[in-house]
Amino acid sequence: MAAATADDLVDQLRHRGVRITAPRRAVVEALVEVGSHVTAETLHARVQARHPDVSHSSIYRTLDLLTELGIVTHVHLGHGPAEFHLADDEHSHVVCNGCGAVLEIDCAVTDPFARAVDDRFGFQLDLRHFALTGWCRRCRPGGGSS
Amino acid sequence: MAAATADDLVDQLRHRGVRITAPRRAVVEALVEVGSHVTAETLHARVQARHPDVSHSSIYRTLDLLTELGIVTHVHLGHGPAEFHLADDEHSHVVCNGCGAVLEIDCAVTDPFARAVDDRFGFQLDLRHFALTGWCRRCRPGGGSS
DNA sequence: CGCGTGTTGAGAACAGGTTGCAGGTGGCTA
DNA sequence: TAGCCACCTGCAACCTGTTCTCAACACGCG
Repeated sequence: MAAATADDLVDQLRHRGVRITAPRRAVVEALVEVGSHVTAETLHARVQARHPDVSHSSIYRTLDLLTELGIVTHVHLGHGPAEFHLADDEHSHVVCNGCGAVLEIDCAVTDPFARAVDDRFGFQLDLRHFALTGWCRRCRPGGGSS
Repeated sequence: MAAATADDLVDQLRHRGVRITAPRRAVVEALVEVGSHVTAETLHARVQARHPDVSHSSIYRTLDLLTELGIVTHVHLGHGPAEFHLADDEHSHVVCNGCGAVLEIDCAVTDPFARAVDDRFGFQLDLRHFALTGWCRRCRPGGGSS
């Protein structure tokens, strides 16, 4: 687990030939601060709190850049907007259709399934990019029967 | 496998107290015709081929109604728009991030995984509403290593 | 410090989807 | 068969999330 600081990441960017600008630094800092997934909008708000001039297109462009470099990934949690997070955190997400609760599940749980699909269909699942959906204990219909 | 005809479905609607109108009938007919999943836009095009006056809001409203009645469900295949299909066809979808190919996989394959998640987290997965994504044999990166 | 190129901000464009409204129509009733 | 009214429709405006355009700006090499 890397748990890189914002400075580490900015250094890494610089060494890879990426020009360091205020918006980019701000986005990286905000991502490190939140630690888990955020929407572009939330990230924008956080960045603007300190850098009011940063536009939302810069947020998207920077996230795009960081994604290309493998530093950031995004996940789609159900119907809402995409959520971005640092790429050093490898797990799948499960979202409750009822209350919206998000459960993070480890690859250990999903791996056997992914392997089964690979064996049977030659298809390599990526269960991290799209959340799985369903019903949590409290919201599930019926309560277990049905 | 029901394989209901459009007339069957329209009758079913009428008996459930739903007013039968030209747009509604047209949507049901188009859904039965295509047999598999379609986007709202494609459905709109098909319906308009015979009923040029039907607006896209009627398509969405009718799909919404049919969804509420359990006759139609929709599935999100990756980043694109939602795809609708008759609800009598219960399987999960797997979409290739590379070529967009869609694989339909049977519940038999997904059930053990769903059960594992339920046992461990008390979370009842619904793997039919959102497609799983990944890489098909041809598009997978590397080819099996990595 | 000066310059060139990559980056930025502002806002418009875009895509998918939803909603409000005024007028039209299905199907019950007589 | 005609009349009525609640429900349904078409239209167009709206909304959200994301991408694009373009002139102005600023990073960082020399």
